[in-house]
Amino acid sequence: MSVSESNLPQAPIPDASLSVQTSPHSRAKRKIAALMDEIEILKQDKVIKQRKTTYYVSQGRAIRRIVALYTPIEDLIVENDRRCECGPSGNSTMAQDHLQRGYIELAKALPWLHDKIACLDPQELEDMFRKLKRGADSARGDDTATLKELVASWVNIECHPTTLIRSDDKHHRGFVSDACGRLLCPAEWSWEDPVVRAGIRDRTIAFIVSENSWPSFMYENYKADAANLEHGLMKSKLLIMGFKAIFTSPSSASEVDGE
DNA sequence: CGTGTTTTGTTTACCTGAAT
DNA sequence: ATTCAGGTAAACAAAACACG
Repeated sequence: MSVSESNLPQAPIPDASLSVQTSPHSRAKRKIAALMDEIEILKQDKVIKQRKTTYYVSQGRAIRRIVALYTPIEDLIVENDRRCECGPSGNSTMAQDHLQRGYIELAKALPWLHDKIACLDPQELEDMFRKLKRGADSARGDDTATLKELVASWVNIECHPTTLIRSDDKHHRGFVSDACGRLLCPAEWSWEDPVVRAGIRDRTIAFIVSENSWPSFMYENYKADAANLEHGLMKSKLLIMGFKAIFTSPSSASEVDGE
């Protein structure tokens, strides 16, 4: 740093005998003290700066968990504005109702947001949304990353697959794996049936897996009652473990036992 | 033997930066 | 846009320690 260089004794000193000698040790000590102070000041500046830029990011983290998994935040605001314009009598589609519920949750989660929208100018608002979104998406990324490892180990323990699932590699999962396939198989089909299994793996028209059916892993004991498809739904151990891993903590998931 | 205190270790949330 | 590796700090619990 410049401090150390400028304080170094220069070669052409007019009269060296006039300077009062201090011990190198005490000089070094003072220099260290000065540098320490400097570090403190720099640290404080940095913290303050970071807090400002980080505030919205950290506030945004919860959004994907408790408001909406994918919907852009702006869309929620826009829908709320639309409602205000049209009034409560204005009719709306199911999708719009869905957005509005999202907005209400968002307002609950971030109570300060409403005022901010009113008082910030468009430039600042855009900046705020960008940060909220960054926090929201990176939190989701963290969740999927931890779940990627955890789910693999859970399935290994729960289902004892013949070839264990690697926790660091998502290849060889899904329908190619027998254990995963059984869990992912739509509830109304039987994974035991070789025709079903082959049909799903080959993506035969009759066995296209879609979002219209619940996978087996969402049911209690991973088995659905064909006569009553709602029985035991959402009661599976894996599902609860996943929930706890995200909403309480990763390690709390191991305590799940018929909750 | 308690009983406070320090050290050490673990877990978790959060951030950064880079690759894809 | 998503995924990934890595790293930091806070919070907490457990272990080790000194001391009357």
